[in-house]
Amino acid sequence: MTVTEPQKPLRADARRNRERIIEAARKVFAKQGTDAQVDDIARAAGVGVGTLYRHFPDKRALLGELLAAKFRAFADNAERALAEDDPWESFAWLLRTNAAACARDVGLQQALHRDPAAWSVAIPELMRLQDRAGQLIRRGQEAGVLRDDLVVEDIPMLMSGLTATMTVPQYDWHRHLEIILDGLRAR
Amino acid sequence: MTVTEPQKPLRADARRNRERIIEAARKVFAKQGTDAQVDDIARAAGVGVGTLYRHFPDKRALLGELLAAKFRAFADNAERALAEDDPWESFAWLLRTNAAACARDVGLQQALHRDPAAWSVAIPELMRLQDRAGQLIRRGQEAGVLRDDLVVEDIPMLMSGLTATMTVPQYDWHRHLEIILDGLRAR
Amino acid sequence: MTVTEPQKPLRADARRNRERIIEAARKVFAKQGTDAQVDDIARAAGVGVGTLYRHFPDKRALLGELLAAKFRAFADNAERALAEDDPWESFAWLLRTNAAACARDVGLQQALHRDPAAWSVAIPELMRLQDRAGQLIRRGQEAGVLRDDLVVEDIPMLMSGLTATMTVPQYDWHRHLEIILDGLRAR
Amino acid sequence: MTVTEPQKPLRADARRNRERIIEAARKVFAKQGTDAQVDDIARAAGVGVGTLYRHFPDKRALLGELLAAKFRAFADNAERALAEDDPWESFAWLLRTNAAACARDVGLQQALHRDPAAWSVAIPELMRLQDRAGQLIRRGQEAGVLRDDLVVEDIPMLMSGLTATMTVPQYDWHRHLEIILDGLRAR
DNA sequence: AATGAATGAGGTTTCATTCAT
DNA sequence: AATGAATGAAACCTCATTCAT
Repeated sequence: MTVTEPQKPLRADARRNRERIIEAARKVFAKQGTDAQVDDIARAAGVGVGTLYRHFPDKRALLGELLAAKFRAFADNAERALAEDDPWESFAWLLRTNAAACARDVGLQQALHRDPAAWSVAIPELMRLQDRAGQLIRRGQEAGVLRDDLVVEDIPMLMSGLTATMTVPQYDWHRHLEIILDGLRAR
Repeated sequence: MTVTEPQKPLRADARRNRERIIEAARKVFAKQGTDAQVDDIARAAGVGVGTLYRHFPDKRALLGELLAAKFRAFADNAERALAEDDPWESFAWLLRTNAAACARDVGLQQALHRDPAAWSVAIPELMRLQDRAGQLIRRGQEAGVLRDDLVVEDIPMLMSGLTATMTVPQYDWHRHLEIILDGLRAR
Repeated sequence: MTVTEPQKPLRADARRNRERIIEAARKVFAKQGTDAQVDDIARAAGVGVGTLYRHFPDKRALLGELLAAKFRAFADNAERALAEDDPWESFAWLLRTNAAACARDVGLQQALHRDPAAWSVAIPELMRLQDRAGQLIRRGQEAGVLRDDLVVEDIPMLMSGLTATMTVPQYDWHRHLEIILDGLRAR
Repeated sequence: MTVTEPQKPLRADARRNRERIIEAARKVFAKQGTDAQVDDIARAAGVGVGTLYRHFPDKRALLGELLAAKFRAFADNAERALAEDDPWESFAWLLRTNAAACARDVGLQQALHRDPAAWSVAIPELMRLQDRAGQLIRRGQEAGVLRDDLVVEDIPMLMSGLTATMTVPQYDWHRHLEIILDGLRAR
């Protein structure tokens, strides 16, 4: 359970507003980066700013919620990867899939670099992701397809680095990812 | 010669102020990112804001000067690398050296992602860097030590990605770099 | 309906604030001229600067609103004058009445000379005024009480000139106006 | 003797600098109005700001010097008018001539309205002008060509008003002046 | 005497957050 | 619970004036 998760189930309309705000935030942050204005998000969601602030104590918390959702999806993907048999392909699939997800809302990704405090809300999901990724790595290393010195902390770094360049126009980030994957393979 | 390079040699005191402003900007941007305030930089440099604005037409121009200086150094390093004989070691040395330089003022690096317009001032140096790096890559590929599909555009992406994670505490970015280097080696 | 006229009726408190801002602006501009500061106007209105900027996109727009209101009143007066019978008296009454209105907020008048761009908002009202004034002039000429070569463009010039001297202390601008009126009479 | 008039005769080069500054100020104020920057004037004069400030204690003083020069010329014209015989024509000639002079540097004229304090430097010349104009008026009234109630204070007001409209594009201020002259004639 | 670099108060505008309706 | 008007602390930049060279 995250910090912003409400204790009681929300009224139906409140719940719907919450969803609309999150969706609007995703779009607006994706397009304008973290500098996007709260008013713009509220307008995109079709609610007043006051309503937004009723659901999220401040801008950062909203950002945190988005991050949490993202890591939730990443962790889900990692569990799906674990269910696959091929140690290398499952690992590579996870990185490719999560990278593609990042590419869909790059603006959000920038927030990670700018405002590390926003991470805090996403910690539980992040830990689940780390755990599953750790299992994938160990499996790959035991199968001799992943380099021995790879540690789980490397993954978010490599992925952060990758997404950081996704905003650069006319560069195909898939190239970047494949180089990284080659770097991760056992020699 | 870059755009902001002054036509006439500056008076001794003006030249010194200019240096102090640049140095202060480096420090302040490094600590606070691009959002750092002009007033803070001026104070750190021990000059009035007006003096800062006499030397640089606006905030972005100051940022641009810093970038230009950085790329000037990078390009110089690339030329030094070309003077070495070993095709792989010279290439790896360049990446390691420039990465270490980035680590020294990470905040500035963030500016690259945030305000692409600031790049414009650094374009001449950037082109020199690209040219020298291209030569290094070709030499490495002909010697069979660098992967064949590597193109010069990959380098800034990989380096940007690397520096993007340098701000993360308790992570040793050298690990990230070595994985990338392994990914760049010919199989 | 002018450009700055809001589409939806404002909330009661917002409407009142808007009025207070306009009133304060009139006073402050009158006292200090166009150089008056936005902060001062906001303070005089008893609102924060932000509120002022919510109602008017920038300083010039506020000025424009004041001009529009002024010309609206002038045009209204012109219509009242047309409803009178005496060709000369109605004409003279319009000039005297509008001049007296100008005397009440002279500072605003200075703005006309300084920032011609502010006029743009007032154009619709200005056109209405010109039209009615034109009718008055024609009527006066046909009755043989107004000089034949008078054209409608002369009026704003004469009036601008008149108001320009209203700020001079210890000079009674009525003298100036009566000389002008004598100059406009048919010989 | 005016305030800014130097006690000792200046060195030749200093005298020349002073002239160049005044000339440059006239041009720059004429083009940009009173908001013109001191730096611009200094640059136009081909001297440093410091030099400008050596000759004039502040911006207003420079403006004052320009005004004084203008009124000096006006007063000279008034004396020339007194030397003529025709009471009406000499009077009208003075107004037309001074108006034409104003039209040549309208920007300066705006200063009159904006910064009345600048007048102070010009007071001696202004008094001479008033005196000569007063004689012209009396002569005209005795000859029965000027309206009886005209007083000398009316003249600067009418002229100020006239020049205030000279900046309006596409309006021929001669119309304005002729209306005024007709208003001044005895009936 | 001349220069022009330095100064910094002050001006306009933005935007996260609060609060009356 | 929802709205959006109000707030005001900054942020950037300008320019009259001073002062070291």
